Amino acid sequence: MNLKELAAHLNLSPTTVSRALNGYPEVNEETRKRVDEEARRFGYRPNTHARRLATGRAHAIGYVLPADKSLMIDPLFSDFVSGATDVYAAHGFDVMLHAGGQEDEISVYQRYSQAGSVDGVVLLGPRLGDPRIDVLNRLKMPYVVHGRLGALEDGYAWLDIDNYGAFHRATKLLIDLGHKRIGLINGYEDFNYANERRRGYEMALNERDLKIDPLVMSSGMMTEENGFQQTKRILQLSNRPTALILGSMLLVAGAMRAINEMRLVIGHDVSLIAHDDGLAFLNASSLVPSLTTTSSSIRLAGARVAELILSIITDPEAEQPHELWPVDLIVRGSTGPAKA
Amino acid sequence: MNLKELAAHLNLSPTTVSRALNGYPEVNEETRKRVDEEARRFGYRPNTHARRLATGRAHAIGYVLPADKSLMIDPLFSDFVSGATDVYAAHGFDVMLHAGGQEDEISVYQRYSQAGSVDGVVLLGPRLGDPRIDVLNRLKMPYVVHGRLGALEDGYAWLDIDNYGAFHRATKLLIDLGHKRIGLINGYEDFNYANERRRGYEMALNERDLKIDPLVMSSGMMTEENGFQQTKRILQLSNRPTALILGSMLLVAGAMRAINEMRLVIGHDVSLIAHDDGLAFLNASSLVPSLTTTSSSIRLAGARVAELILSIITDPEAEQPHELWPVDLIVRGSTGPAKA
DNA sequence: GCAAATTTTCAAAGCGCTTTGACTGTTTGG
DNA sequence: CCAAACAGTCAAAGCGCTTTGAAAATTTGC
Repeated sequence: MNLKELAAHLNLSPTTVSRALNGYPEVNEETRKRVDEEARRFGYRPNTHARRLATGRAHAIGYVLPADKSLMIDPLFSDFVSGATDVYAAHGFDVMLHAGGQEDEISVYQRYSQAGSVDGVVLLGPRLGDPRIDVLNRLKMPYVVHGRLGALEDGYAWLDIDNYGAFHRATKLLIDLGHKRIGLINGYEDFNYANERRRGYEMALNERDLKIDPLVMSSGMMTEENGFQQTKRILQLSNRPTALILGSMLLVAGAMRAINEMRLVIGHDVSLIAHDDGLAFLNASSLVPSLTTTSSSIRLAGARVAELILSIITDPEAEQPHELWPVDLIVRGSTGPAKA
Repeated sequence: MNLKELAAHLNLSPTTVSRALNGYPEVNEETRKRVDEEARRFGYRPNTHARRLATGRAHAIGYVLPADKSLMIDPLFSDFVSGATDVYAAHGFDVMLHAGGQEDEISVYQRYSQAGSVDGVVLLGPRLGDPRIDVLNRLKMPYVVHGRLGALEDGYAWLDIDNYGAFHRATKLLIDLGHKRIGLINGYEDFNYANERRRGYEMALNERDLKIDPLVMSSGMMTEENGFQQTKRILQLSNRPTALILGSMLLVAGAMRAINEMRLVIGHDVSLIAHDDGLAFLNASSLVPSLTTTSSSIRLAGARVAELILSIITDPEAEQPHELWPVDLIVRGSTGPAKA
């Protein structure tokens, strides 16, 4: 059933029916009620493409699947976007998903723009000096960045968590517990979030006159395997750290395996703090000992980013939103005083 | 730039330009070349919505994010769909993503259908007697199921891996190694794949006259925590199994933690086999000992399912594809002879 | 009671593309 | 050499909706 048929059935013109359905004021309240009712009865839905063609709005937001160099999909992605889908659904928006291999991502945006297939995009995993920004600006494509572009905070809309502050606090907590040598197992540091985390960690060390030692630091993939390898490497150093800070729960899984294998005791021989994005399949509080974490829900972030991009599209003149979310430091059982 | 402008610039009619671009035969080869060239030069892209309205084809496939009862997103989803996006991109198709909480999923399909926003859907995580099938049939919406609906194999298109055979072989391998008491830590068994796996496991036990003991079996969430809990529970039984079969790598992560905590040795005190979907962040071969697995790439499955749904849409009269993929059993270090 | 203002409805144009059917010019076959 | 076939191009209609500008119906004000 289409608009014309519905209109014919109601003995009204398509114009009136369209207006009634879309809530325009210039239609009799009684007529509107009649239209609404019959539309519901027939299960009428306006054809998406016709509406999009007529209005020029795509009612869709584009996402590009973030894959790193090795084509590993970011395991956070599905949670991030799942938070968003409800928001979009409530506003009648669709989510369009595309493959991206960085370079490629740029051409996706160009296609989006020329074909008018989306009203805006969400940019994930920004790097230092990310080239995608220029492209989006040039195309005048509305976007929201999840994260930030290095020190740059103006000129674009973003939502980020306070990665710097989180790792700064985590490091200070460990120092306060008497740890003098603290390892860092980080994500790829050309990702801005990982870079921020390292800076927070280094700043805390600096503030307490502890030296920064590249030997106890690493920057790499967020996999169980890498967590295992790096933990093992760092804990086998002659002058080994008494605490470790890790960038994700997956790294923790590997780290715990390494620590068990070395017959060390978490919270005693080695303290552990990790960042927890709130993924359901790997729960920090149920570990033994339970894990001290810097926590922030990736899902909530996804939902909020969705709201932001919608607001930008609705009102392009409004000020660009910048949201920096504080990160909770949740102290649990994996952190203890440094052994003498 | 739109078609009319491009046509004007070329001194041709929109008709001819459209035909040239879409590869219709009734256009002079020289003209076509000229059109192609100028189109490229101007970066012309046909407006998606106009094309969709004119052709009646959405050029999009719908996916609904699979969330289980507890709203946990299936961690396999992003890999599954990432395999597909390249296939779609190559055919000019888009992926539309929607939120689903089972019940809700049905109304998503109805909206898809009435609004014509997709040409087909991929149905994930089918359960025994899944109600979504009836809905899709009624709506005459083309679809491919990833998995199967219980014993039902006809009347719909599907691609599945041989879950039954995989766990049957895995169990037999363990039995051949002398294990007489083998535990099973499975996913939710109202998911068909988990149900099949249990059947394969039970059949192997039956064939060798070993008894099936519900005490050493479990059906639940595929989380690290649940893997830990169930492993601990099962290995603490007075008559404890000497081997464990697990439904996913995440369960393995928890299982290894439990086994370490109990100071047992994998491959010696307890043998382990798990199903590995090929997720990059949790690698079976790099574990210590390396893990014996039933392996099948979720990513390849995603890509193939994409090809199937496209073929169905292109030729609805063709026979419904049914593909049952064999599963590799890769013997590594986590399986050893049963202790006497 | 009638002109003016207001409310409600409608016809028609347009969004940018595809596709049908017709038209022109060129080959082909007997 | 002319009718028939073919190749190449185009004008116009149509996809299903929104929106503009105008018309019809109703209400208001004096």
